[in-house]
Amino acid sequence: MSHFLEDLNLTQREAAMQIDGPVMIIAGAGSGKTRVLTYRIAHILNQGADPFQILALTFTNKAAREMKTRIGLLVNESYARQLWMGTFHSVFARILRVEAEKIGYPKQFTIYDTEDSKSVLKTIVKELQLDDKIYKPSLLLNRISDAKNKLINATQYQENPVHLTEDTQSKKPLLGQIYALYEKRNFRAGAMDFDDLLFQTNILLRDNPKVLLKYQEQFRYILVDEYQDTNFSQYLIIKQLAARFENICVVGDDAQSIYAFRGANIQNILNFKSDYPEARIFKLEQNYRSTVTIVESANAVISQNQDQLPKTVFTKNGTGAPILVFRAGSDSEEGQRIAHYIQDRSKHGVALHDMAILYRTNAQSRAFEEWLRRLNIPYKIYGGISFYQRKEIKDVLAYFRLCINPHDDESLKRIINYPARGIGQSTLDRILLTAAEQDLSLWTVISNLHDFKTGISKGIAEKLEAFCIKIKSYQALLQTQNAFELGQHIMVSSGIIPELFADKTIEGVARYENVQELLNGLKDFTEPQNTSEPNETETRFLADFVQDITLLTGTDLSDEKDDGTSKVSLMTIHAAKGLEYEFVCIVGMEENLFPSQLSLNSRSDLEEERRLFYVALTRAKTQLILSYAASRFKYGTMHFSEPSRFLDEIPKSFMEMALHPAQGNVAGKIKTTSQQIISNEISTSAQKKLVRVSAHLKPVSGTTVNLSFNQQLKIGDSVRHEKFGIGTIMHLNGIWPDTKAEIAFNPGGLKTLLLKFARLEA
DNA sequence: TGCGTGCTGATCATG
DNA sequence: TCAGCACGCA
Repeated sequence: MSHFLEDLNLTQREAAMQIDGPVMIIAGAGSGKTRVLTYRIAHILNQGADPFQILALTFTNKAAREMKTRIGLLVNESYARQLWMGTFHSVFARILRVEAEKIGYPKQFTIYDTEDSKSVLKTIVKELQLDDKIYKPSLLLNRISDAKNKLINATQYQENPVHLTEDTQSKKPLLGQIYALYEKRNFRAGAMDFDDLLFQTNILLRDNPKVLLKYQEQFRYILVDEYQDTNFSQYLIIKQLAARFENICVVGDDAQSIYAFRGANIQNILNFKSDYPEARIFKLEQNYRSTVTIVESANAVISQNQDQLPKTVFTKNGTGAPILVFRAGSDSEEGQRIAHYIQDRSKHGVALHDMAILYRTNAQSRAFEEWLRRLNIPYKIYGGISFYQRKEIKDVLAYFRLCINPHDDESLKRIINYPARGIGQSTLDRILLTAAEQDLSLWTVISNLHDFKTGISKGIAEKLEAFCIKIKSYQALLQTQNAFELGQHIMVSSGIIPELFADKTIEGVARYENVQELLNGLKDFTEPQNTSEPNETETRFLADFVQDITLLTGTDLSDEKDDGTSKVSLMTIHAAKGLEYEFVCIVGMEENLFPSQLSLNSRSDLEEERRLFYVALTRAKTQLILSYAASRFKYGTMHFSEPSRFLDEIPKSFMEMALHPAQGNVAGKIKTTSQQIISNEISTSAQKKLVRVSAHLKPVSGTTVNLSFNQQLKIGDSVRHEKFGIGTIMHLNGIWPDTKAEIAFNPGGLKTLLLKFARLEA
């Protein structure tokens, strides 16, 4: 037995040692799942398996990296590096690169990200002259993605009348045709979207028995993490690959299934036993992470769900502190209170990196960012848009991509007139039209322009030719120059770097810096400083750099820039999956936000929200804060909200209502410029004070009884307006006589009125 | 052709 | 609120 297995408890050890035959591990939150997986892999290696015989699929790149590091510590690093470990998308992209030609794709196929995919759809909708208000690219993509994840291709989609009926009901009868065109265009462009990476892997394995056999033989041991989040397409890949040896180990927790919205099928985990009747099942139920308060609260919440595998998560840890519940009047006040609380905890010795703020939607981060910045508390936002999705980065990458795969229409469209070279929309439209008519890529059209009747003038034809020559000159260097040399050459000679350098606005400078950052990344890639593999002297080319860059996500690169200071983490709950913190603030605990309004229609959607809440709760080790706001800005207008139903699902004995903190020095933080403007961000309490103070200081001018009454108004007061009726004052901005009030009238909604003119009565 | 402006409609989570 | 867009002008 491998000596390190002694670190595990009995069930964990059994699960790690059972390396032959199908195994399912149901791992409750905080039960040491990653530990079992890493030890299991290390154990398999110790039993003499080669690392390349092990296929380990994780949900995120980060999880794969962490696991590799930990395995490296248990066995040895070079072994860990040779494992086939990564996300479904990255592992199968790697296999598809090798086998692409067997399914008719070029080896250097492009991976389209969501933005590219939507753009393809947009072009198709425009070509078909359909209304893009009805045929919205994002909806179309969702529908196509659903189909692909169920392995339904465009032909099958069109042949099944059920789809047509559904699409007709949603006023999109042509969806099938659009799907077919989308498939065709992507294929012609030598491009795969995210779902294709799985779909085409299925096709590859289905149609090429020899290839299937090769990988079945190679992957003697298969492990799948987060099995509850796999979709049908992923499920079938695994099933096929595992068919030879059936040494398959899946790990998951049905209670943490939070990706049904994008096709994850919880049935995969529920049906494992019928797929592999001789499967051994292990349940990890002891939670090592959290206090009794947290574990029991989470259990109470999840018990409200009907669909679940029976299990009892327990802990031997102490009771711990009660869950604190914060109520705030507004979203801004919520930010203020949480930020102050974090500041207070930090002063009492809790490290900032041990604290996290979790929210349902990315848009909620703003109030917290503002207040953390105001209190000089360092923070770090995870997720959001990835470095590689920034416009300026995508522009550069489009040049790279086009050189490597000239039929990549999306890249070509991006850069054909960037930097501006006088090739405008009407020219592009002519090219698009010709390409569609002849069923050719844009590149084929513009590089053989004289073969087509496009109606493009001679002058513009010359510009197009110059563009082609430029791209061809880059292509000629793909095999001779290394990634950094060629990348730099392209960035400079294409005119991108000069153009960005010339822009001295704040955003322009940031864009320039980002492109420089990309260049640094290229340099690191070309000359790896990692000396652990000294014999790796192969030249790294641009194609190697570009190939799977699309698969990196927001969190994957941002770690690099970390300066080492302790920071509070801000992220969505989805992004927090798999992480843990001492202190966790779950914010925005309101009806229609969490649970989301869109989840209220069906029980299964609501149950997914509840599982999401379960995930959020179980991130905390010692202390949980839950907060909600009575009102919140949404799309620029104020909305009132009720506390979330989930709050009621936690036993009262575990919760404590936090008192409103002393509000002493808030006013001191207000800017004292000569023209004192009260900004929106200042808490309502501070506003109340200031408005009252200013009302006393300023002499009443142009007095009527009505005006002086208006001067005395404060937030929360109820007033009557002769036209709008009765309303409540929500916000006051500016100093008399320029004070504006936002008043919520019922009915009538929110109005902003200048108080000196508004005829208000008590 | 390229830009500033004002309107509109949207957003739940992600590889 | 904010981004994406259709418009109108130089």
